[in-house]
Amino acid sequence: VARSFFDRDAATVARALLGCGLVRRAEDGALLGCRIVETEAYVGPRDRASHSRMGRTARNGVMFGPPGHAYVFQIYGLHHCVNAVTGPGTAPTAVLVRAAEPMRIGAAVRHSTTGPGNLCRALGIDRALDGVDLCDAASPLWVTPRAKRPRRIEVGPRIGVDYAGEWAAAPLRFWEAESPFVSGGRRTRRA
DNA sequence: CCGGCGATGGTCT
DNA sequence: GACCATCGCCGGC
Repeated sequence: VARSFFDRDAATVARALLGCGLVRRAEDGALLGCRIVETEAYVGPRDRASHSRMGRTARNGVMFGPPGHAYVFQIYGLHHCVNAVTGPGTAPTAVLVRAAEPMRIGAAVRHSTTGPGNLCRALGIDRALDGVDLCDAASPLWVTPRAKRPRRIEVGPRIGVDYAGEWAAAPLRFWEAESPFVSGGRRTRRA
């Protein structure tokens, strides 16, 4: 998608990303693709849940750069999370991609794509991809336009940010209502 | 079905 | 030295 897609506030982009494709080209050229079904917006330094709340550091540097790039970090020593840097301009905002449904683009996706850590494992995303341009189909990771529009979008509080006080309750998590790939806490079993 | 907890290491104070 | 935008196992009910 165009850079202007990402050059909007994080909550707007978080909604707009639902239904978009996330495509990974591995080093051997193989393609893996999925369709985004769950996101979270991190809306700037005043947002006590955002990594930009303590200003620019070595880790979060790309959040302070132009929109449309990937911000990838490692968490709990084991897992990675991918974000799309958003706007307006170089405002340190981003959207965490929390879940996706596999799409048959190239090779079959082999692992779970539910939850940010699982999604990164399934697509082979790690800190080596921090800063890559999501607007360029020549990148190792990029975003493609919606093929299928989400039928219904639901909104709720973000996950795993209980330390953030009132910001923990802010309605900044977005997901496709009917998707079985959404992470959102424990799921009641369904057919 | 549900809550608790350990793994595991980079990052920041 | 504490914290952490997670995950999946385990045990209790």
